[in-house]
Amino acid sequence: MTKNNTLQLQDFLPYLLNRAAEATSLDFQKTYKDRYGMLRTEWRVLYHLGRYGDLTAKQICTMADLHKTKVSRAVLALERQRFLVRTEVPTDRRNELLSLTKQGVSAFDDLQEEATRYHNSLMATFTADEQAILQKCLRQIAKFS
Amino acid sequence: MTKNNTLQLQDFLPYLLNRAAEATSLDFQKTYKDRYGMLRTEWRVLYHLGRYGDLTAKQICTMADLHKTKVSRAVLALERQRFLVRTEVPTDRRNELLSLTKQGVSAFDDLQEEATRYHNSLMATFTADEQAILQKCLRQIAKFS
DNA sequence: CGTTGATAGTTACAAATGCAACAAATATCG
DNA sequence: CGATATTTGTTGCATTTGTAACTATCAACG
Repeated sequence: MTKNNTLQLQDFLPYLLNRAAEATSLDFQKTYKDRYGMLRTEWRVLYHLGRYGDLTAKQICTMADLHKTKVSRAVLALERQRFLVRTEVPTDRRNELLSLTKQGVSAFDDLQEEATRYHNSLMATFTADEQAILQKCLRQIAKFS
Repeated sequence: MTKNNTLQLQDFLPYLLNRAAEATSLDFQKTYKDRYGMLRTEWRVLYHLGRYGDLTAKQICTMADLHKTKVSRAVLALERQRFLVRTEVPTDRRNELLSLTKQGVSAFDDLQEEATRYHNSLMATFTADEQAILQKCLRQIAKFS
């Protein structure tokens, strides 16, 4: 029987997080999708290469916590669209070093600027205290740091 | 060129939210998946019926912000597993009223209890102030109320 | 009534994902 | 060296999702 003192779905943290994540993802997705035809994983891979320089697929997997098949397919897509190139690592030919092309860097710069703008616009609706607490809580839940 | 005062991905709100949402979803997913073989959408639909009583698919779409095809398929799956039944509404035969079976209610009770437990265990790591702010911020971002 | 339009729900097809098997290169250790 | 195990990355297949088209019922209005 349904009790009355039950958890409201709107308070249930996984649900709240999912809805909030979906809402922001859909907003920002428009930017990379419309401008560059990218999917979310592709944008994440592009981001890592733009932010941290040349990486192997494996490194991106670890840093972004993405499965290797997802990364593999994202890299293929980005390569086809000329956003990155691969170069063999002579000392270990299992790895391929991934580097952004000029076009990739330019897309990264553009998207990052947009991301910052969007992030700031979301954050602007909160006080400084709220911002700090929100970030702290989310990082903890996401098991960062 | 990559600037230095750039946004850290770990601070980027959509990314943080996604990672946090994924982490909690994966945790809780185990419960409804292992115990009842449910998918996330099925759990959401079950939840709405358990929490709010009999509803039509359309009502669930609106309340849960789910697309009608997702709901349609979740209802089919829940019906096959005998968690709910449909009854035609005589005054408008386009709608079908969905009601949980005894088995559905029992799954709901069980899962809700587990959800509450999980929610509380997550929240327990935060102070009361942090909890309140976290919820407030997430609701706002999720465009709730 | 009867035509047109809206609504509830399903289905079909394409795209995206997850998982397991696979190939190729390297590491280990007798 | 040579057999076995590990690591990197890709591919194939089944599942899940999104979009659009479809069916069936009802509403509106002449």
